[in-house]
Amino acid sequence: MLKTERQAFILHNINLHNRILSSDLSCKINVSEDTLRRDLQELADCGKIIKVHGGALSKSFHSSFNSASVYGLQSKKIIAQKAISLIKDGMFVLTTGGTTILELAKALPENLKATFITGSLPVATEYIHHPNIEVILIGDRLSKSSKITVGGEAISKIKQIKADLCFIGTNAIDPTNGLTDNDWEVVQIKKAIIESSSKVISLTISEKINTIQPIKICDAKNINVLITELDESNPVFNPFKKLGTQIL
Amino acid sequence: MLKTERQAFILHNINLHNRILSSDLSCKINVSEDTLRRDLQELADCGKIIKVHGGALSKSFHSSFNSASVYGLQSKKIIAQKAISLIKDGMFVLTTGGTTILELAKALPENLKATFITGSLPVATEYIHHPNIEVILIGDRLSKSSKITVGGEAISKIKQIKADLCFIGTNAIDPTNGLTDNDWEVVQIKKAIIESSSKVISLTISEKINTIQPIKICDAKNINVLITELDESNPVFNPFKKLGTQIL
DNA sequence: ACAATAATTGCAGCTATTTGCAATATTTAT
DNA sequence: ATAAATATTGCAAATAGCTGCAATTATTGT
Repeated sequence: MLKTERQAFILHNINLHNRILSSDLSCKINVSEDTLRRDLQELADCGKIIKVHGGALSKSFHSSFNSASVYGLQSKKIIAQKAISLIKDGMFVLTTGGTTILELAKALPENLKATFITGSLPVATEYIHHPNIEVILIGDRLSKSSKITVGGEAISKIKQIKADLCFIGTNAIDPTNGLTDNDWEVVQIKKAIIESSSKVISLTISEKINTIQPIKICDAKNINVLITELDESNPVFNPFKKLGTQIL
Repeated sequence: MLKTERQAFILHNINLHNRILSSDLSCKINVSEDTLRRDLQELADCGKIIKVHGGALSKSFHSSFNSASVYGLQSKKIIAQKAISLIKDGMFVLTTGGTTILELAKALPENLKATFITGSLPVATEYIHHPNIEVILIGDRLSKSSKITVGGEAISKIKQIKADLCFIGTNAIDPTNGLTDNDWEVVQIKKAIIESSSKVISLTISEKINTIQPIKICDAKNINVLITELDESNPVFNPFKKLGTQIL
């Protein structure tokens, strides 16, 4: 086998499986591991693959994890656009915190006239920049990890509100376990927000679907609309559709 | 599984749920906790995550934003240092908003353990970065111009507090007209803050001394301490000293 | 075609990295 | 204070990578 065709074969294999182990390769092709390592080195020097200890990875693999500062930013922008379609002028909207909600805040159209209520510091900071949006901040103790206000005061204020919509930034969602999270205080706030809203909308990137966290927020059937970056027809949504949740 | 793949998986998981426990990880991937700790350490060394005892946190939640050019920044830093000398461990401190207060927030020493209460979004955002400071956010309608919460709810919450100190970011101060400002709603908040504090400290760059704005907050004699970037012996302070105000 | 040259390949010995384990220290929670 | 959980450190086994060298194979000029 010629050097060039061998390298083409290697490249093909790496792109197919996103990765290769030096040891696996030497089984498939009948050359010494030294040669393979030299091949991988050359391919890496050309920038066609990423060489790592023990094998090599395809370029797409690495770029997908290295890129944005906020994970899944592109997905979150798609989600934000879908969510915006649900907001009408004059509505009262309750929102939690989190990067997905932050993207929603950034994407709000200039001409939208609505009242947004939140306890999230970064999200409120974003709302400020929108000229026609009225912002109500929920006060109480500030949780440093989640950057939202938490505590009894915050919950009692939320319960005084009856909002048209609420957008819940989701940490984990599963058809049988419902919405779950890992911060007790944040869960209390999310529960209050859900109770105070006529319509509950969960925003999440698809990877968080069918994942579970320790603390329960609500059942899946309490979620009126589930928004992800995927198409509505994706089979992953079937269990949710059975529970009456609308998919966007 | 290759080391690189494993680290990508870990990074992915942290970014997905904003945090991870070393013990949880070792269940998901079949390697020893030692290896995982070393992975987390490496990722932390690259600055991709934040390593903490027991696991790691996503970096996206801790990125601080860089401050734009603020007028009179150097003066405000001097003022902040003077103001810090008044804060003792365990104190309850009420603060308004404004760039001077923001500098104070940035300059707070790491080891200070105190409770800060504010309705200012940028200031609260800054407090979040300090590990030992408890932050209470005053909720209500957000004023877009001043970026603080204003309104009856906010005022009634402030009046429930009895703070040891309050720091007032000052817009205009004059011995005969006292503290004055130009935003009616902000004035109401400042009044409430002053009433709820045992000691009133006014922070201002010297340019604002002997200037007047349309709406009155309080008399000069109600100000216990006046802090500027100037030396205490400066003659401009003489009228204030006569009223019993301490100069720093 | 054929010799000279250059490139490729495998091997052996060596070094470097990775990983798990155990002993010890530190941190956290009670 | 004390116990449990988590970190750190040093160490050894296993694996991977590197270097020089010799044998083999391809390429080139005439």
